[in-house]
Amino acid sequence: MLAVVFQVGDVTSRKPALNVLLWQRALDPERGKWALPGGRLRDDEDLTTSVRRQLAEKVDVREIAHLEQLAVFSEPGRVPGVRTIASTFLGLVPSPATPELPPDTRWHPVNDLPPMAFDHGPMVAYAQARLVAKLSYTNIGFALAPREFALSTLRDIYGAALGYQVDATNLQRVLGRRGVITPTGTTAHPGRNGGRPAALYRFTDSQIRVTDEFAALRPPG
Amino acid sequence: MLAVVFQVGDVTSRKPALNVLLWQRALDPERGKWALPGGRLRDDEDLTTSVRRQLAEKVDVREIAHLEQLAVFSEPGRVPGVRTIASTFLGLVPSPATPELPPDTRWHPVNDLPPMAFDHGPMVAYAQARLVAKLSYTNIGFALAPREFALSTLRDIYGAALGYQVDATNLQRVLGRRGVITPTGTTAHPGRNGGRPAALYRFTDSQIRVTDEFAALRPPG
DNA sequence: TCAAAAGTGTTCAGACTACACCCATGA
DNA sequence: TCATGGGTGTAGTCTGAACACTTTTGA
Repeated sequence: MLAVVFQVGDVTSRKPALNVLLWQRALDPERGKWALPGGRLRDDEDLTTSVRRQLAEKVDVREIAHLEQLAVFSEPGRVPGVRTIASTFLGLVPSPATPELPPDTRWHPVNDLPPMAFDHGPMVAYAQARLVAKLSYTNIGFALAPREFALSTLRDIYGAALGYQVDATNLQRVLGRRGVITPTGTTAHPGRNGGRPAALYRFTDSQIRVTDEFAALRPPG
Repeated sequence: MLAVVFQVGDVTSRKPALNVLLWQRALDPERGKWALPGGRLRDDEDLTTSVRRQLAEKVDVREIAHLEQLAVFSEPGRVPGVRTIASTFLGLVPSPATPELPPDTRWHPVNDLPPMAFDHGPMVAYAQARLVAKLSYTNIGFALAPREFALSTLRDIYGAALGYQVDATNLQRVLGRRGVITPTGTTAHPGRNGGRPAALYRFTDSQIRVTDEFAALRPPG
């Protein structure tokens, strides 16, 4: 099992980035290269339990707001030595939680990845593609955002995860209409430059939910 | 590995049904119940190759127009005896190809499944949900339809796979606008009841392709 | 009073559904 | 010429992108 764990970093600054959790290999093969966290499955646990257990060594498990299966990588020669099959997972950690990391482990921006071990590079790319797609038709943003947030913050989070800037106006309307976000009624304090105080929102659910199931060919009625 | 292989049966009649390929277990455990085709992975093949090899015993491999990974089922107690992990696949066979089947193997309508072995029932349900979703945002219909077809036939195929009737008019326009289907220029002969001859179409590609990537939050421009 | 940030209003285009209407064929 | 099945026209709704404009704050 291998997990691609994402978090949006630097939410308060103006240039947030989508980061992925990697650890640096101390031993051959691929010494010095960066790898996804993971490990072997035990006989008494299922895959999801196993991934959560493996990640507990890297990040606080309670901070993983969403975890789902991605693809299985099974090419016979994908790693040297005994034949190994990798079942990959997508994990999401909300901002701004910054759990303590072991010394060999770091967050890396997905737009500037270090040399990656084995076939872990394509796995990160696959995971991001899946995240991008799900941002547009599910409420999966709940797993990246703080509990309460201003719309401009959410705009930056979506922008980092999608890889392009989105309009806060339309984000509010799309997510509002679908019932994905709810206003809390409270407002944030403006920064030192002034500006109108921002209304705060939260995600309505903290479980993934498909909000826009059919692009076309939806059932009649 | 286990494969959920679908085909739409009775395309020429007026009530086509979505069928799944099952074989009946002759031995305990679960003797007499119906199971998905599959088998064990060899050390020198990847999962896709393995699934194709396993299915060759059941259906002609050339008839599998599409094959993709689904989920991994890994609960420790999902089958009795030694712990087994099932990686499931979705396979699609075009109509009206009707390959010869071994005596223990049959097509069963998904709406009227026999008693299923182990956890294979939920696997079929999961596969159909994925198929339904992909019909609306990809060109995956190519793997269920004949090479050339009238729109009313395609309407029945989509209806069987989706579980509800669709409008042939709008199907034509949606798939036409997206470039999924192309008119061949030829027409079919009317049946004995008369009626205007139907124009024939074919799918433009025979490889899966996402046609409607973003439900919302698409990139600017 | 001005700049900055947030929020609202408005317009526009595209996609999809539903349904009425027209066309071509066999008996 | 009529029943049958196929195809086209069209209206109407909904969604979302873009962008101008207004509101609320700190300095």
